[in-house]
Amino acid sequence: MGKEKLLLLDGNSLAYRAFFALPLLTNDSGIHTNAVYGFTTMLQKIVEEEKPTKMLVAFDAGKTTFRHESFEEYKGGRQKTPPELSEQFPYLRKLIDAYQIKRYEKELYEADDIIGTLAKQAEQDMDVIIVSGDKDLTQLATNKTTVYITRKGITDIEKYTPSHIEEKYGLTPLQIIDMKGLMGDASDNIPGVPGVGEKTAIKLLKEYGSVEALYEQIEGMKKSKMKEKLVENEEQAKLSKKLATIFTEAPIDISLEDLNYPGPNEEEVLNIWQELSFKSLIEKSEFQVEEKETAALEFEIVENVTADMLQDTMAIHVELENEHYHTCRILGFGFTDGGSSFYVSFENMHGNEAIKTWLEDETKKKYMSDSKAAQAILKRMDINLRGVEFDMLLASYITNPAISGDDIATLAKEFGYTDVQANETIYGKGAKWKVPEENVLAEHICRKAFAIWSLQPIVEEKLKENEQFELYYNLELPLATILGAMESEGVKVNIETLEKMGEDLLQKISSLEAEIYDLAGENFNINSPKQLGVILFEKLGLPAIKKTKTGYSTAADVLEKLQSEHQIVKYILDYRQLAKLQSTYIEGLMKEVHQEDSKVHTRFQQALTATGRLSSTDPNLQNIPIRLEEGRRIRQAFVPSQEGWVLFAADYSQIELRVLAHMSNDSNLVDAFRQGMDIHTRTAMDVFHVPAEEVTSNMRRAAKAVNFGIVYGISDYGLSQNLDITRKEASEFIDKYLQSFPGVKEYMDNIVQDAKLKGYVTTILNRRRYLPDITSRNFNLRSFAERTAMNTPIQGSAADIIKKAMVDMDARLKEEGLQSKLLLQVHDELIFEAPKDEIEILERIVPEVMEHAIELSVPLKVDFSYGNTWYDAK
DNA sequence: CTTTTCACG
DNA sequence: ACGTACGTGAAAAGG
Repeated sequence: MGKEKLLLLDGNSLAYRAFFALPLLTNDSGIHTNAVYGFTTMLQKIVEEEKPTKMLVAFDAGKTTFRHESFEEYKGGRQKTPPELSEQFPYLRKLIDAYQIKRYEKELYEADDIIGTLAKQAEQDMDVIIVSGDKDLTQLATNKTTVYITRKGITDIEKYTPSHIEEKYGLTPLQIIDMKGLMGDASDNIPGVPGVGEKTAIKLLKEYGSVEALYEQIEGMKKSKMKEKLVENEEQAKLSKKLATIFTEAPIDISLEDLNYPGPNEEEVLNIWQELSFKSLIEKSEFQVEEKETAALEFEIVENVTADMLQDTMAIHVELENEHYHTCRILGFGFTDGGSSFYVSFENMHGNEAIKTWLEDETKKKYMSDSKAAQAILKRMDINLRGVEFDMLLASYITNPAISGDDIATLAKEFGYTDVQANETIYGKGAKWKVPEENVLAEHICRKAFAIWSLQPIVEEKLKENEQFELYYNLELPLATILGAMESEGVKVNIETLEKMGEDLLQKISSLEAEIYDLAGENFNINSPKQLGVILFEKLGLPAIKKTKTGYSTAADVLEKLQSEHQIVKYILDYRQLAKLQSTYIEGLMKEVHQEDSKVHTRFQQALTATGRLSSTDPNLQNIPIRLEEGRRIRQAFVPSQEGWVLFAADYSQIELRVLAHMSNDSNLVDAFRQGMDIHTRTAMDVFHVPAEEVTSNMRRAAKAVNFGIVYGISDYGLSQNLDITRKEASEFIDKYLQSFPGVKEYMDNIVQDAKLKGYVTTILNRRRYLPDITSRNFNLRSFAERTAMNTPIQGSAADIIKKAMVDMDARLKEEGLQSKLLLQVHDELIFEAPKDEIEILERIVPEVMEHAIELSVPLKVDFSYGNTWYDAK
């Protein structure tokens, strides 16, 4: 047998050390991970360097130990373990188990005593290494036992051998105990002798050898303050020494043979790392996942699907080439009913009437994930998908909007299901992406369908438990169908209009460019903040107001303040504005227009935002310019798809403040909306204490900014930046606002309290957002979470309302038998296209439906208009 | 691939 | 004292 080596780790001490040494990290479900992360990096390093054959992690068992019998106050006055750390211990234990390292704790004994006892037992036969963050353990150092103490960080280690201790303190390891006895230890509440610190203790021990020897000879010590103290505290010194002594004969029921270390179960360790989002560790490590031991899945590759194979309820997955489902190819289909599973290639599915009939049959229930994508791509094959009964993407998003990614493997893992592989594993990524051979592809797709089938009851149960099933089933699921139809319908774009604007813009841009180069005295890339910074702040010597991580800030708010300093600034601001229009809205938009129908088909992300809003991509049609006239003209390029039709736009007025009025029940705010007042003017009246007719435009502007601030989770700094006033002034505005609207203040205080208690906030329809940072001791993280707690219920409830309005509106259009179509949603507005003869009826029903989507304690108000282009619908 | 800037609600 | 307004997506630069 080769040479044995035993590694003993002080679990509690190392976890504490890591926790305080590293910034608070969290994984995506909000669990703090820094202590586990630090422990892991330290463990990886030590195991690699020392290659131990036996290992053990010792933990403290409970609050009381045998030391409390002789000294009740032992470890008294300690701060209780922060919850951010407590929650990590279960994961730490799981991780240690995955490493296949023994862990041990024993009632009444501390980790130190377990380690001491085992070290003494082992050191006759083998080398022993002890790892801790606590210097007390250095008393265990011998010729065979080395004590590793972490310093700074967690992976940086100081090795205490007897000779190192001699060098450092001039003491033997056992004298460390005497030193502790004399000087005490604040962290363990060991008193020691008052007035004796490390220096004095060492000096005394060099002279006398030990606490006992010192007191035997104390008569002979010459008279001094020190001697008095020592005499006075003899009992305490001896007790302190006793407390500091690690007990090496603890009655432990674990033997050295039990400690053999076989090496980690790499797959389990990787799983835990995955769960905790230790991405860097996963990438760096050479751990291998064992050959997949996932339950075998039986599946068939079917060429001719017949009606009898298609059951009343099935999980089905449509595998796509990429996320651009309006343009990409289908790679194949997977079907399962939990019993048998089969794959059909795109070629074999295309033109199969049995499948088409089944997909279009409302009574055949489909369990899917991202059914909207399937709906859109099937629509291209002239198949109208109906009967989607379960959508895993939406369901998991509703349980927790922080769940990121749409890969079924990622979603499934959130619910503990791992029998499905990540797309990256099957296809590779980036340039190496490729479709595998059919057998592999077929299994992958069938596994996805099977995962959906298996998880459907679990995820629905979770939704019911959270009282979110309604929200999911009656709002998000029907909305997916509506959004899919909107996307497939698309919005017509007049390319010539865009081209013409582009030509004009290019001319203006190049003349601005020339002016700028002339004033700068050289050519440079105006689009590069780095180069621009050099020109403005070094060459031209303008004052640098704000800095970014990497250099000078050249953001618009900075440049605006510099306008009077140099005429180049105005040109740069104009250049920026036009360059943005040209690159993003002219060129960017033209790239997205489909040749076949001259339309853009955005994709609405329905399972992405933290608040419940939608987002829009490829192209983003939720940020088309409107605030400035030059940009607003881009909207002239968006037109109805048919001759004799118009674009009809309807938007909620002040929906977020109305939601706030409803949720806070502030009587002043509620009254203002019930009386139909201009809310910013009303706010100005209250904040500035003036009657309506004396509210100036500046007062109204300030009040409007305060209202925005309230919605965002106000801070004096944020408001001061927005209004360009001092923090003090901003703070005064806020105080006055909160005095005028005390119900709002109470609501804001309560929502933060509630979030701290529950760990999440909710919206009117019970949408949830978890806020793990709300209890952080990091000011920034906590403040951010507090503002989020204030903002999310407001923004999210507004999202609930307009989503409900979309569902209702869709039903109403069908009911009325109208041709008008919903095309877009832009957070608080809906855009339709309509034949002219339906305008009159839309003017009646759109506001009616939107205003009554959800009844609040204040009225909802909707404004609308229409025109021949989006620009004219104002 | 991250950073900065800027478009929207 | 700390250093921020809330929620998004796209383009361009520059590693």
